[in-house]
Amino acid sequence: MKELWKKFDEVELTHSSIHHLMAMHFLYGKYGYIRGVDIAGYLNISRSSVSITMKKLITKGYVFEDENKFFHFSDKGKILIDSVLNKRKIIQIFFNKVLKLDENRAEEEACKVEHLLSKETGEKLLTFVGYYLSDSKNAKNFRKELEAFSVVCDNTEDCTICENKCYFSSSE
Amino acid sequence: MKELWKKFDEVELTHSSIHHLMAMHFLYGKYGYIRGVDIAGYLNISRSSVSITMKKLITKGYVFEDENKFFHFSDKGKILIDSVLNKRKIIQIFFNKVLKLDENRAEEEACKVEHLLSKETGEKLLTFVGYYLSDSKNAKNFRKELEAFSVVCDNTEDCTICENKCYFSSSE
DNA sequence: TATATTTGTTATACTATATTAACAAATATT
DNA sequence: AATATTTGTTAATATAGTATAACAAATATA
Repeated sequence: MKELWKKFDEVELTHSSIHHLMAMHFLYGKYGYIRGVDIAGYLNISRSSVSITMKKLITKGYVFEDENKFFHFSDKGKILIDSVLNKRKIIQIFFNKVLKLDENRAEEEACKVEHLLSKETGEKLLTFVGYYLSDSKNAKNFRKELEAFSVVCDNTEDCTICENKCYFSSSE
Repeated sequence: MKELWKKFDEVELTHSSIHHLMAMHFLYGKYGYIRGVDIAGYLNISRSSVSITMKKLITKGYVFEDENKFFHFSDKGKILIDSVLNKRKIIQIFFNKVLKLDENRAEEEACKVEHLLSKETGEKLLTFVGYYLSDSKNAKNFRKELEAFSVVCDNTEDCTICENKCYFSSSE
C-alpha cells in the first residue's frame, strides 16, 4: 500500500503538459499549423506559461519547433497523443454509454482521468465496451435489465460492496 | 472543451492531501490515535511536509489537533474520507472484477483516480457493478460471453469505437 | 516607411509539494 | 537528575505550474 499513492506523480507528463499536446492536436486539425499564441488561447492560459511548458515538451522530445517557431509533433509525440486521445475516447464512451453520465459530465470525467490510466486499462475497457454495446443477445438483455436495476442499500451486514459507511449515505 | 481541462486542478483537496487523510484513517484503525510522525512514516515523506500539509487540512476544517498534537478528523473530514474510501473501493472492484486487472493494478489505478471522480460517477459505477456481479441470469450470461469476447481491430472504416488511430496500434 | 499590433521570451512572483538542516520541546533511558 | 532520542516546527531550497509586466522581434497597417 505504502508508496502506491505516489504513482500519481510518476506519470511521465503532467495533466498540464498533456493538454498542451491536446491543444496542438486540435489546432493542427483546425489550422494545419500550431503557434504558441493559439495554444495559449485554446487553453486560456498566458503565452509565457505556454512558452515555458513547450520548452519542456521540446526537451523531452515530444515536440519540435521550426524556423518560424511553429510547433510540430515528433514521432514520439504523435504516438503519445494518439494513445491519450484513444484512452480518453474509450473512457468517455464508457461513462456516457455504459454509466449513462450525460455527455458533458462524461467528457469532464474522462478529461480528469485519461492521462492517468494505463494502456492495459484502456484496452480492457475497450474490449468491455465493445462487447457491452454489441448486438449480442446477452448484451442486449443485460443492458435492458441494468436499466431497471438499482442498488438499494439498507446498511445491513450482507452488502457485498460497501465495507465502510454505505456509499449512498456519504455526501461527496 | 476549452476550460474543461482545468477541472483537474479544481478539486477541493489535492491528491497529496487526500492521502494524508487516508493515512490518518489507516493509522487510526491501527493505533487508535494519529501522530504526524506516523503519517510521515506511512506516506514515506518528511515530517516537515506532513506538518505543513496538516496545517492546511486544519485550516480547511477537515482535521483538528488536540493538546498533545495528535490529529483527529472533524465531521467534515469524516464525511470526506468515507466518500473517498467508498469511491476507491467501487473503482477498484470495477477494475478488478469487471475489467479483470490484477489486484495490484486495480488498486494502483483506483488510487490514481479515486479523488478525481464525482460522487455521481461513483454511484453509477456502484449500481453497474452491483448488477454486473449479481446472480441475475442475464448478468451471468453476459459475464460468460464477455470472457470469450475480444475486439479484433482491422483498422477499417466500420469501427464504431476508434476514431483516431486504432487503440491497439498505439503503444502507451 | 513609420507606426501599431501581435507574438514570443524573460524576469519576477505566488502556490503547492517535497526536501534537508537546524532547533525546540517532549519523552524515554541510564 | 542528566543525557539521549523522538517528535514537531521553521528556514532555506528545489521543482512544476501558473500569473503579470516588460521587452524584443516579427508582422501588419496607415
